Amino acid sequence: MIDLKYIQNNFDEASRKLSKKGVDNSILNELNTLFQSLKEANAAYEGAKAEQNRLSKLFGEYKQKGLDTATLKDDIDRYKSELPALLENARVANEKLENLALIIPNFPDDNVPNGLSEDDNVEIKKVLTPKEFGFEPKEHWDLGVTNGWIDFERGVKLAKSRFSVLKGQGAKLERALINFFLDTNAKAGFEEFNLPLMNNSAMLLGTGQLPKFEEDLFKIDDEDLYLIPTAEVPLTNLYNDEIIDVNSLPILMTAYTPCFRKEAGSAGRDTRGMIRQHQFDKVEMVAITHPDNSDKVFDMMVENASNLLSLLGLPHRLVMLCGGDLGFGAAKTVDIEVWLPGQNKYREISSISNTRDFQARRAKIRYKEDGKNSFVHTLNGSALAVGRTLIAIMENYQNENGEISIPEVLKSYL
RNA sequence: CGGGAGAUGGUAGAGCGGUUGAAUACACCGGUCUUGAAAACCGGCGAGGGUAACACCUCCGGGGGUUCGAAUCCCCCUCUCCCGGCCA
Repeated sequence: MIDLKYIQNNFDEASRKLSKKGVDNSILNELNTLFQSLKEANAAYEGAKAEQNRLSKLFGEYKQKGLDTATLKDDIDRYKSELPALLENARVANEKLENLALIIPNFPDDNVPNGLSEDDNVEIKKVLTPKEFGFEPKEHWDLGVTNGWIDFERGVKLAKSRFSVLKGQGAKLERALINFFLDTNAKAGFEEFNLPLMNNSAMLLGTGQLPKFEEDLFKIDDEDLYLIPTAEVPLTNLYNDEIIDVNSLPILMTAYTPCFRKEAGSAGRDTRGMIRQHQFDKVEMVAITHPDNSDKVFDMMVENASNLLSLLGLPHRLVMLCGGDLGFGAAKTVDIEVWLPGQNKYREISSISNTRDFQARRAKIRYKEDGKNSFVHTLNGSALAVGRTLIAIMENYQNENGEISIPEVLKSYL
């Protein structure tokens, strides 16, 4: 959630920032109006309530002294009769404000490049050079089937389209990658977690998936539970509605979880192969930091994710997302794209974001410093998407005879 | 899924109709003492809104009710713990 007071006092600046994300400033005007009427409605209710409270105390004293309370009671009743309507006004005003405030995206940082789509993203650097194949490199769906690693048809039979089955060496490699990622993240200071794969609506609201993106979540019937779309949700919300001692910051966490997404907005995209599935494995990093420290931690997280690919010998590049391509809660995002020789392009394999205090404000995650409570910064990033890493290994390590070599660092995990 | 108990501040734990946002202990922060630390002693210490700062409003799991007044009484829901059944 964005800071409503900030918008009030810095309207032009706020408007300029949000326009980078394609948000019209009429919505900010509306927000300001709603905020103003909430304040008025609250003042009206609280004033009447204060008077009633005062008279009720007086009533107690009268009774104690044996005084007549008849006229006093008339006064109290008069205030009391006004209260329900005033309270209802305040409630409605608050509800209207909240409904709007919760669907406004985070402010992008000032150094985020302008642009509308991924075409305007800015490459930061390339790491490792794609190797030259002396033959035409195959795509992972061919390699997966010929090597007996992936069974697409039976995945669809078990569930539906966008589900697949890993087997044999493919399944083992998936598991090896998970362990390799978790171990390497631990060395970088991230504590490992094992988490509920279903979270309730309050948590999804905290990290920003709800209320705006409900259509991309799998919901459990008759329960206030959703399958998590990323471990970012449970990891970040571990501290939902908590106040953290400043001395325990930063908190660095990592977890492997399957992730579940309806992919509602991606009809027709990546329908072939294992790039975009309803269920996929991911190892995630989440950091909770002091505001002064989040940029440093962000760089460390990007470095860590990039390092995983380097250790695997996978060529990749770092890309700074432009305003229009930035996610709902992100102030700044660096994507890491891995080279896929079969597709002859770089594809996203990690996305590292600093949400600043956007999620903290929603999830009420604060830290206490010198007796004062303030919002933390929360960051998240994949390290890495496991299935896509497997794809990258298949395509980058394929041999002319169609077999696939194993990266050196993984051999001890198999 | 059946039977019982409970849900209060960072934790433990009082309060059971009025001036109680809440005793007490521990934790925590500041000070005295000390070469330093510990101990001891003194002081502070829930959260959100509101204000220039006060005032003021809200919160004792969530929602509703009774009352001039509710953490305290009544109803519903949720969750936790213990006992039993079922089951990895």
